[in-house]
Amino acid sequence: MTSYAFSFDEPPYLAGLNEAQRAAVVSLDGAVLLLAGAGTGKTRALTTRLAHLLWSERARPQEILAVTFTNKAAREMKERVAALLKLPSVEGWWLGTFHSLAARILRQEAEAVGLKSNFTILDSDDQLRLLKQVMAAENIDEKAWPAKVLRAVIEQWKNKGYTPDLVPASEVGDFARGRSLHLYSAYQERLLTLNACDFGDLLLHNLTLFRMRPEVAQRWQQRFRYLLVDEYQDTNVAQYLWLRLLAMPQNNICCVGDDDQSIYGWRGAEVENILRFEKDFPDAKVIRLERNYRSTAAILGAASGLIARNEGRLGKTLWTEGDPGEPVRIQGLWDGEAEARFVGEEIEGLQREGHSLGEIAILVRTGAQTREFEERFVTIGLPYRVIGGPRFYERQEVRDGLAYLRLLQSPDDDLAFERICNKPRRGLGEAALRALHATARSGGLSLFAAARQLVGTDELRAQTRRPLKAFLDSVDRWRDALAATSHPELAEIVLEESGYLEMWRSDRSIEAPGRLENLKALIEALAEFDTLAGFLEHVALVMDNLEEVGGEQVTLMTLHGAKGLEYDTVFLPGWEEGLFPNQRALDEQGIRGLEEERRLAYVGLTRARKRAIISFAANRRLYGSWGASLPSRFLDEIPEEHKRMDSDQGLYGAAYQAWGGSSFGSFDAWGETRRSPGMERARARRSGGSAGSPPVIEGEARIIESVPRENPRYRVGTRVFHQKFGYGSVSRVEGERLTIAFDQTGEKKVVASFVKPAAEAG
DNA sequence: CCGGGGTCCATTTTT
DNA sequence: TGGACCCCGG
Repeated sequence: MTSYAFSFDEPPYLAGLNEAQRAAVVSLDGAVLLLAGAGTGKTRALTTRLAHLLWSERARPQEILAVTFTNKAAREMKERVAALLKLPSVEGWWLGTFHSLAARILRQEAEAVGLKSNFTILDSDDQLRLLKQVMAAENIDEKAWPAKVLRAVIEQWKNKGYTPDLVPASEVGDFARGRSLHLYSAYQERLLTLNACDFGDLLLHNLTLFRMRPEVAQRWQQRFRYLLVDEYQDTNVAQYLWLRLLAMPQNNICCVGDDDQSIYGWRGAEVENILRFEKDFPDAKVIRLERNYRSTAAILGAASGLIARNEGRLGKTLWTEGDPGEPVRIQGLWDGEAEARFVGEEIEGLQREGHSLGEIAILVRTGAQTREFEERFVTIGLPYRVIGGPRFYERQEVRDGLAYLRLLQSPDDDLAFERICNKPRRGLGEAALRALHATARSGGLSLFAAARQLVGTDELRAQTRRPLKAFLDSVDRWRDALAATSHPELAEIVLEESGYLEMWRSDRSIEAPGRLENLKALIEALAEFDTLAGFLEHVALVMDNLEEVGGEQVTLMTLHGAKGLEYDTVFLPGWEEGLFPNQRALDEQGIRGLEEERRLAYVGLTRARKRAIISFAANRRLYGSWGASLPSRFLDEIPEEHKRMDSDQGLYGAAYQAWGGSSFGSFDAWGETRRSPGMERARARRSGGSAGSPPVIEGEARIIESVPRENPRYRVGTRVFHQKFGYGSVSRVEGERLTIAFDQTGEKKVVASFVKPAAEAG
């Protein structure tokens, strides 16, 4: 402790930090790379560092730029900094995601890149629609060259910091016979005309701005005296360039990251950014946080042994003084269904021992894997939630609602106009839209302006003109009301008077009630902002999914989604060659892909505090057809002393031996011999049979026998509603276990607590 | 304007 | 296997 600046009069907030963490907090000058392994108190070090900058009076809040990747991370950092500093909030500080910070800068400098300060931020859906228009204008067959592919191409370019004039010839593929670059230019022009940006542009325009206008760059460089960057291993080239430009010339930049947790290479992240740090910043100080406060020694040992197989790491050795813990369990099963059953039973066992379901997570490689677990959990009545799926603002109804609001804010927002001019149906079909486009193009007008012009002529037939006029009048009326009405109130009026809410109210589909809920949430969210413009910015950049009501539920999600989270118990199913490591990653990226998969495995394991249970299935149905699968090579790479293997019998017969079990040496002995006493007990409990017998296909019959045959609430024929499956009627009752014929999805077994009588569903 | 039926496809995801 | 998407018929 004597080696640091505060040895004599140490600020109280350094108490409780270990030596490396202190170094991370107090090394303020120049570039610092903080290599923070999983669970090493990274966030604490980071937030304390930020506080230290202020308390030591090295910087004022407005002089610090703190960057994260996700809104969630930004929110968490804001909360922790505020708590540490005992401030009610840190609103207005330069603490946010790359995109929100870049947008904030861009709003102030918009003119320099040909935008107006109130530019619209398009999401990927708008982007796609715009690209389709651009392609149509260039007569490119969307069948042969899907707009989505072009979107991906452009996104990659933007990730690398290429404006159209900077794309190297070598990077132009054969999309649309080499016309992709031209399309990119045309798209960018179109965006400027619309006064709009896509996500990539936020960074890209910043780069252009700083390159073309050194004096502007200098102003921002002087402003931000200290930079803090989280998850540095995830930065792409554009983000890297942006940071470097802003950090110059003092390079007071602290980047926090973990090369072993770089799992987003496929989306443009460059691990090289972190590997190269010391070359980029020659005087950089590298600090390693290696003491882990999260996991047991066994879990750390397993994860460390695994990740040690990767080449080209900066290298860290995680250690803990905590509990040695139990070895990581590895369970082999017959097929995916058996695996889901196994996990379900293990969870029920944990539950009986008093563990909270909120402390259990199942982390899968691909989203599709959740399905088997969901079906099983629905059957046994285990509460669960799936993290993932479309974000709040990506939902159709939310985007429609937003389009109405955008149209009020900026009448010339053609994408918004197009989206909702016929939603609900007003008789403004394709033909009407085509006429509008023609007029708009010839007159250089927005669609809204073109529409206004057209309703004054007899070019459109009355049948079209009438509803169009009514629509325009409504929009005008709402816009006039903007000044006098609070915006949440106005939003409600708009959605009501437009008939949009009614459209969903009269929709009988399963999703309709949820959509109305989302619209309600949208309006509520609106109330939290002073202005409509402020709200629209928030939605485009910041709005997350509504968090499902937490509590007593098991969490199901992808390994990617789990980064940054931790649970007492983590299940890691599907560790099979082809699935994990994923075949496609291997095919497309070779060793690079394999290493990223391995890092993903590392991330998965290190999410666990107390226990990690890996499983694999010998048979798995993929795309409808059955296939035999082999245990993942990663299983073999976990050191012997940190794993304990168990397997249902007969998973691999002669075929497997013949294939050459030797390359997975440790699996030779799989089967009967490696079972621990604990596993025998677990097995006996599960199968209800003798320890040595093959697994019985579930004691379903037993369970059914043990419960009453009637249910006071449900009888055969009762109409019920289920959150996931919608409406259906009960076809069989066995106490709490109902068989229900769902209108949409057919018969399923469901526990009664998962449904309610249709009459109560509204 | 809807839905039925055929076709094609099939990691990972943020902003 | 199942979903997303498109086309066509009523």
